[in-house]
Parts: sequence; C-alpha cells; structure tokens
Amino acid sequence: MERPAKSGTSTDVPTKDRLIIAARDLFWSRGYEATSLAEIVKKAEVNSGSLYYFFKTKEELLLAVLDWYMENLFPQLIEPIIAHISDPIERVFALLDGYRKALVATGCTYGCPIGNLTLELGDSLPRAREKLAKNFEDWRQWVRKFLEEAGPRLPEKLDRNEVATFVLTVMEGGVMQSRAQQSLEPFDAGVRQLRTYFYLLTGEHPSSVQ
Amino acid sequence: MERPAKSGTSTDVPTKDRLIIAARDLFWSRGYEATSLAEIVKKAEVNSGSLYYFFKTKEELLLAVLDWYMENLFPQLIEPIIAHISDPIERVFALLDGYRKALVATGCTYGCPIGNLTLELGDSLPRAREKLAKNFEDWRQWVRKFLEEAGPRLPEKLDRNEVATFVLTVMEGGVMQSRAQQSLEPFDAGVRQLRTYFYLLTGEHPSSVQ
Amino acid sequence: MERPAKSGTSTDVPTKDRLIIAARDLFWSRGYEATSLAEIVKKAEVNSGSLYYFFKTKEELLLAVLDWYMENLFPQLIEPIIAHISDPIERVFALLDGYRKALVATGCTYGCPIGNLTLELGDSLPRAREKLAKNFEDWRQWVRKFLEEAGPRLPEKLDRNEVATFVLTVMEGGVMQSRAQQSLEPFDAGVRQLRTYFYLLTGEHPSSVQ
Amino acid sequence: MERPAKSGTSTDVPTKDRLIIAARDLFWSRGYEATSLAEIVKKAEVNSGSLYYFFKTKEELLLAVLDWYMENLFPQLIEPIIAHISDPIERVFALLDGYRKALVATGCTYGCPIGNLTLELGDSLPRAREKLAKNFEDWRQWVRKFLEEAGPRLPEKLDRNEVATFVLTVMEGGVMQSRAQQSLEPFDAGVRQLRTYFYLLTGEHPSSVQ
DNA sequence: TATGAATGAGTCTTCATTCAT
DNA sequence: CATGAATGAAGACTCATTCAT
Repeated sequence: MERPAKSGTSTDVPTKDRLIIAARDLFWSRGYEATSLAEIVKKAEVNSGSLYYFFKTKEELLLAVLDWYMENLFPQLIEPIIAHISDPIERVFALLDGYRKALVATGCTYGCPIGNLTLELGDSLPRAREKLAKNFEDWRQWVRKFLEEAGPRLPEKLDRNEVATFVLTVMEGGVMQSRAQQSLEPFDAGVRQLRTYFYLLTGEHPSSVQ
Repeated sequence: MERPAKSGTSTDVPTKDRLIIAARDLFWSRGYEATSLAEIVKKAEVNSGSLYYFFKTKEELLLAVLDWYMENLFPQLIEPIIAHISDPIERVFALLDGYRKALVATGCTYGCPIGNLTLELGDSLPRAREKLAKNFEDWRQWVRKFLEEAGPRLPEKLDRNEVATFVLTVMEGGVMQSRAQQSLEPFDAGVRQLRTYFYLLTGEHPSSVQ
Repeated sequence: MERPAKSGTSTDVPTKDRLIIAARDLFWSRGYEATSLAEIVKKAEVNSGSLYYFFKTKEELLLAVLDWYMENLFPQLIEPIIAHISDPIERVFALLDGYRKALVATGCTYGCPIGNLTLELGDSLPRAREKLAKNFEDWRQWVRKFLEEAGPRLPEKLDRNEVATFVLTVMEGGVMQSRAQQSLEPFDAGVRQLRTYFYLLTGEHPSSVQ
Repeated sequence: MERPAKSGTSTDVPTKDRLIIAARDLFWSRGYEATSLAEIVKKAEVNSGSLYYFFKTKEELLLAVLDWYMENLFPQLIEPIIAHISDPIERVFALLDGYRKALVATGCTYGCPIGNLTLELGDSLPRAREKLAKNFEDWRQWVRKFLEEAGPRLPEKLDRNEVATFVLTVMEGGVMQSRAQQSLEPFDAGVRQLRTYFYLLTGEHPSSVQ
C-alpha cells in the first residue's frame, strides 16, 4: 500500500524552507513588524507551533531570511549577469536594471528587501542589523569587482570601493523615491545621472552632456 | 483665588502639539508599526482617551506628523542655509551636511524620518504615502531652486530637476548604508562622489580626479 | 430615562475588586501557576483586556491579592475572635480553630492560601515572597499579642515571639498533612499536642498527660 | 571495530533515571506546574520524544519522582541517622537537623519537596496526592519508631503516633516560615520549642523553662 | 476638552503530547 | 529504544479603539 503524500505541497519543500520563503515574502511586502507569525505560518502552510521547532523567536526567523538573501545573491543575481554580459561597467548597470525590473513587477510598491529592513529596524535588532550590513557588503564587493575589471577605463586615482558604495547608494535612494512617488521616474533619473557620471569619468560618451 | 497652571509642562505646549511631537519622535526612532499609541500618550503626557479627540486613528496622527515635517522644512532647514550660505551649489551640500549631523547626533542609528517611513509603509497607508511623496517633492523643489541659481556654471542641457532628484537619492541611499554599517563612511563616500560629479559637471575643480 | 445597570453583578462590585476576589479564590484553590488569567477574567466577569488596565502583570495581581489578605486579617479573623473570646490563650486556639473550619469547609483540600503560595513560589517572585513574609509577620504579631496578654500564666523566661512563631508552625504543618491525608486527624493531632504543651507550660491542666 | 560509548554522561545513568532525577530537581526548585517537560528533557539530556517512551504523561513522571523519594528515604536519610546516633529522641532531632542543612544549603529557598508538592497540587492530581500521603506516612512511621524506642522516658499515656505527626508538623511549618522570611530563625524557633516540649514531657531538662 | 475604564481581537510564544521512522 | 518533526490549544500580554461621564 502506498503512503499518500503528506501535504498538498506539490514539490514537497521542507517545512523550514517553506517558513523562510513565506517570511521572506511577507517581510518584503509588509515589513517585519507588520507581519505576524500567524500570517507566516498560514502562508507557509505550517502548523502554528511548528515554527518554534525551527526558530526560537521571530527575530531568528528574520536572521534566517537574511541568510537566505546572502546565499542567493550570487546564484540568483550575480551569476546570470556574469553569464550574459561581458562589459564590466554594463554589469553594474545590469544590477541596477534588475532592481528596476522588480520595481516594475510590483508596481513600484515593494522595493529592496534589504533596504526596507535596514530602515525599518535601525538598530532595534542588532543581530539583524549586522546581517543587513553583511548583505550590503556582499553587494558592494561584487560591484567593486566589476569596477576593477574595468581597469584603466576609469581614472587611476578613483577609489573603486567608494564608487561601489555610491552605486548601491544610487540604487537604494532611487528605489525609495520611486516607491514614494509610485513612479519609475526617480529611479530612472538616478540611473541616468549615474550613467552621465560614468561617461564623464571614462570619457567614453561625452556628447550626452556637453 | 487664582487658577493654577494645569500641567507641569514648563512651556505649556498644547495637547495636540505634544501628541504630534511625541509621535514624530517615536515614529522616527522606532518606526510606525513598532510604536504603540500607549507609548505616544505616555511620552506626550496625555490621557489615553484624549488622543482620539484630536486624531481619529493612528494613521491620522501619522498624517499630522507628515504635515509637521512639511511645515517645518523651510523654517528649520532651508531658511538657515539660505541665511548663512550664498554659493548655491554649496547650499545643496549644506543640506547633505545637515543630514550628516543628524547621523552623527544619533550615532548612525536614526536616519531620515521620511525615508524610514517610506520604506516601512510602502503603499499600505496610501494617504501617508502621498504625503511622503509630497515631502520628497518639497525637498526636491528646494534643491532644484539652488541648482537653478547656479545658472551657467552647470551644463545648459543638464536637467536640473533630475539632478535634484539625484541629490536626494544620494542623501537617502547614503543614510541607509551608514545606518546598516553604523559608520559615517558610506554616507561620506556618497557625498564625495557627488562632489566629484559636480566638479566634472562644472569643471571647477578637475584636479581631484584627472 | 433611567440608565440600566451596566452588568449583571447584583451588588455592583468594582471591576478591580472583582478581579482581586476572583484571583484570590483561584490562586487559593488551584495555585498561582495553574491558574490562567483567562480563568480569572471569566470568573470575575471582566473583559480579557481590562485586567491589564488595573494590573500590569499576573504578578502584580498576585501582589494585590496578598495585600488583600493583609488588609482583611484583622477585620475578618482577629476582630471576631477578640469580640467573642476573652481568654487570651483560647484566642490563640480560636485562630487554629478558624483554620480547622476552613479545612472542614473544603473537604481538607484547600488549606492556607499564604502557606500554599509560600511553598509554591519560593523565591521565584521576590516581591510576592516579601508580602508573604509580611502576612506571616502580621499573624505572628497577633498571636504574640495574645500570648503577652496571658501575662504570668506562661513562664517568665518563655520567649513569647518564638512561641507565636511555633503556633503558626503548628497551624501550617498541620494543614499540610491534613491536605495530604485528606483527613482532619493530623491537624487535630497537632493542635492537641500544642494544647498539651501549653498545659505543661501553664500548669493549668496537668491531668491530661501525667 | 569497537562500539563507542553512546553518550558523554560519565557514569552512564540510564535514560529513565536521568529523567527522574532531572524532574525531581526541577519540581523541587520550581514546582510542578512551573516546570515544563522541555526543561526536564533538556536537563536530563534526553530527546524530547523519548520521554514518552518511559512516561505516558507529565503526571506519571511526577508519580515516579514520588516513588523515588519513598525508595530513598531509608537509605539516604534514616540509615545514616541510625548508624551514627543511638539516643532515640536525638534521632528525631537529627531528622529535623537534616532539613535544616538542606535549608542552609539552598539559602532558605527550596524547602521540603514533599511539602511543596502537597501544597501546590492539593487534590488536583489524586494519584500524586496519595503518594504524597504515603511519603508522609513513611516519615511518620520512622519518627514513631524512634519515639517508641524512647520507651518509658516519655509519659505512658502519650500517643506516640500523634507526637510523630507533631514532629513532622513542626518540621514542615518551620521550613515554610523560614522560606517566607529567608531566614533560619523560624525553623530554629520551632525546633527549640519542640525541644522544650520534649524536656517537659521527659522531665530530663526542666531548667530551661522553669 | 479631558478622563479613565472598557473592549476583544490580536501579539509572540510555550505547552504537553503524538507521530513516523 | 531513540529521534526529531509535527500538532494545535493555551499561555501571558498588548493592541488600536470606544465609551460614558
């Protein structure tokens, strides 16, 4: 006699993963405080008490979500870009374009999960703040790597790490204003200005400004 | 017989204003969801039932706080800058420096109240989102005004409004990363890169890069 | 138009008092940990959230109950004894007999609320432990007062305060064993032995032993 | 290939015994209701599911603990006293002194496990109450035996069994007050009064009172 | 306007217990 | 015997909001 599949979940994702995915999505769309554990377990189709078998507190679940983001940055975002785009500076802008696509997909409502949590939580959950900083750090390292690959196209004295930080700054500040205005315009404006900055730095397309 | 002063509040701030101030500070430091009305009335030294005489809901109190920010942008931030700084481009950087000071004062923990609320709330409270957009709009108009005062120092074809948006982008993206890292470095890095961008646009200090 | 009575409580006991009474009875019959706040509010016919308007925590409610016991020791137990019994040593035994009556009334199941809580809680709630100690102290003072009123009938060198402690000891130790055995025998045995002790001390009824 | 020792427990106590010991200690220090099975399995270093192989419910574990106390009364408490003390009345006081030592060792916080559980549980778990009564009964039998060994030193008409009950009464009532006051004084006071009582009964040391 | 009591759904979390392997 | 995942009711407590005075 065959044993029937335990739950309706088609691909049988482990309970712990279902919780992380559900929490990730709800923290992203609603924020940390506004998301109740009841919503999470419901979305994950997990029994209420089971959550605590895997995560001692809501905070620990958040930490697991932040780990998920770190583990998935490379395979889900970086690798495809490296695979499809060869120009290192264009790789940077591809990263920005990825965020633009997420903005489009959610009607300019959701934005960047890392940025959202950073501003919502501040230092109220210090362990989460540390992981958020690590997320930014990982992103920055990839941007920096791309910039270094641009080699002499950028001024020698230019601090690649600082520019990498600047790229993230533009990405996050742009997403924020686009969410406030419910319009892609501010994000696109930021990217255009950043492009102009790179043109001026590389001297590769001066005609756009002067 | 003379009637004694009702409360111990030295300068006798009206109840409604006390509530707005208390809510403003708590929403800033803790966020909207994480702040309870109980905390607000306690901090404002107002009776719990009284809050609802002035504000029908927690959301309405938030709207009042957002109005407060709009009403105080000019007298508290813009006017002093206009009074003390004459160079229009330096006025833009003075705005950025104001945020830097707030960052320093709170040990890189609080950041920009408008940005925080924008990312925390998304579109969950549409009326609040509109007021947040208006706050950004007011800021942008002032930056744009300063940039227009710079006249021909900036390239004629440069879209002043777009650059104003970019300035806010840099401000908000920088504050975010500085809060994540608990360090002024990311914010300062963004400001330095923005300065470099302006140097390249105005041609006033090319030596720093090339 | 007459306003209808708010609740079904006939004598309109204030909410706070209803909570204290309900908690007192449940803590007595079930113990502190085994009593849920849900049971208390149900018994008190109070809305669940209202409890916290009056008491910040379950512990604070317990403290209020312990205050209730202290406030009611004299009017409910001591005063009637003083009014009806004149012999000071018999007043002491009247106190013991009061506990016997409570034992009878509850079928030897409930015992002394102060003793129960003392042994259940130990020092896990230090503020409660202090109030429990004060309850014992108040009892001891009354027993001591009665013993002092016995004047020279008791040996001069006998420490009245110590004997008062001993009386409480017999009362509590007796109640405990009667509850364990579900029988009045152990309690009565203790009282009889205490009586014998007093006979020996006063020399007033030597025939019972020797 | 040799099979390595399964667990790190040095003396390799069987799982069931580890559970009983852990439960005994936690029920003693925290009480029955306040102790969770999670704490017990953690302290016993036993897997959560395994507990139910040995004990169907929390109550059954409690019953096992109460059996443990009964089985260990003679070897751990009575036998050493018989071995070291020959005067039967002093054996009674040695029993009291054993409790005093436990009081000292725990800073007057833990007391008598049997007494604690008796007052905490009342008749809510009737099978436990019966075993608690049996525990008292075993104790009483030993005290009674010692008193009978005292033979004619005590008045012939004196009910030895009743005095044995009285001794336990003094022990338990004293421990209770010492825990409430966090002081050995009440316990010592009770013992001194009991000694005086015995002096009066035996006539062996009348000088202390009269 | 102000007050403080009331409301009940909701919060995160822990509970004793069960199950399949 | 052992394991660790699962269960769902219940725990103490907080929430935004309402009400009568």
